[in-house]
Amino acid sequence: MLKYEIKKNKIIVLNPQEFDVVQTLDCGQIFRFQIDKNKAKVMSKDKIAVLTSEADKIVIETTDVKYFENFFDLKTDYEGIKNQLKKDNMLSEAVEYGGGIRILNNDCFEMLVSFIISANNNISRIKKSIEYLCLNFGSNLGNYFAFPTLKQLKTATIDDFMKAGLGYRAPQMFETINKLTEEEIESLKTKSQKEQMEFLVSLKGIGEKVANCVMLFGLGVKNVFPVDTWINKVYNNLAKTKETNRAKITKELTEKYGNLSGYAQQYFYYYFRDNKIK
DNA sequence: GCCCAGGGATGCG
DNA sequence: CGCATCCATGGG
Repeated sequence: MLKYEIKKNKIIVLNPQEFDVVQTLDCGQIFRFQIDKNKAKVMSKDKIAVLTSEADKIVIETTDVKYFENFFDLKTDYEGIKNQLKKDNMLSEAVEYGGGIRILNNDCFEMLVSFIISANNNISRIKKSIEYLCLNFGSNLGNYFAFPTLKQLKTATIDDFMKAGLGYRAPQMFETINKLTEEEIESLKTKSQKEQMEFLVSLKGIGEKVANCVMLFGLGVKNVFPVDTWINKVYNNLAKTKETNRAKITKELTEKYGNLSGYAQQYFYYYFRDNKIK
């Protein structure tokens, strides 16, 4: 369990072996952050935190400590989760490698927009597109720009999304943004997992994988196992198969890992992506 | 110049 | 249903 103190404008994490800032930011679950040596800036919605990693502690400076306490999932016992997952032979090495990852509790709407952009795309391009949207449609908060609200993104045209580099996803984004309401996003949070999935995949640009990412990173649902190209490769590598039906892989892995699926998926993804195993 | 990226929509049988 | 094909764009 993580030990930390909450002060007025900072959180001090006292046993950082359970929390590696670089691993957590660099494992593909968030696109708005900057890392400079041992300092990191992290943006979520209209908020920002500055993290300083030292040998024996991590200092999180922010004006909204409650938001980032939840955002960095500080109350969850990752040691227990990792001990469970290490029992799986295929996962033990990946858990060891990415042992400092924490699954972020990010903003649902930000995740929805971000993961529509992520489809068949690479992370550096995804980051640039999102940055463009923040700069051109988000609020200027002085040192940084907020992620645009739904209302702000409704002012964007298809051509604006093209300029953001969305390519063929631009019309999909336009349609989804202009169909969505604030009420629908808010009510998503209290829906059942099945209802969340049904609603998300009814939107243009969202299929099962993107929906699973929105649920995992934006709705706190851990019983999902997003299958992207890397997970697909890992699966075939370990199972010695050539399966291309991702829905089938998703079902199998979700049933296998149950309520720890989201964690297991992140350890798999981070380990095999970094080690470039085919 | 080529392959690929945290896939989804569409059409065809 | 399952499966194949197409899709903008730039990183590596």
